[in-house]
Amino acid sequence: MESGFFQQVYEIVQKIPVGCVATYGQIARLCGNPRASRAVGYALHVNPLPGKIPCHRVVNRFGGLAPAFAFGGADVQRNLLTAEGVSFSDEYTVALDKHLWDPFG
DNA sequence: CTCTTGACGCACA
DNA sequence: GTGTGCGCCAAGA
Repeated sequence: MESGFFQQVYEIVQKIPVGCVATYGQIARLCGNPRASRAVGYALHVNPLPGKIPCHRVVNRFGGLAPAFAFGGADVQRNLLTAEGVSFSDEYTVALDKHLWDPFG
């Protein structure tokens, strides 16, 4: 564990199960900094491990996809989530009510 | 070295 | 109910 805030974010994001999505605030909270949602977004922005960090499962508190998805674009992100069985409330808004990740189990 | 920005979220006026 | 600012962490100019 590299005792780094970013590293914490990466590990948590990797724990998001398939067919589920998590919000930046949720991850920031799990990291120990409920207000570090910005840092969470930046951590995924740099996305050093696109093969291990499913950034496409991370959305803002509204469920809206990121405007600058690291893998390719919000359009790709929406495609990946749909392929995993995730439903969308809008063109670029995930149905959090149905797929919001539950860190408590 | 210092200031600002950046895939966000919430509190306060 | 709406509008604005602040807080967190890190990197870029």
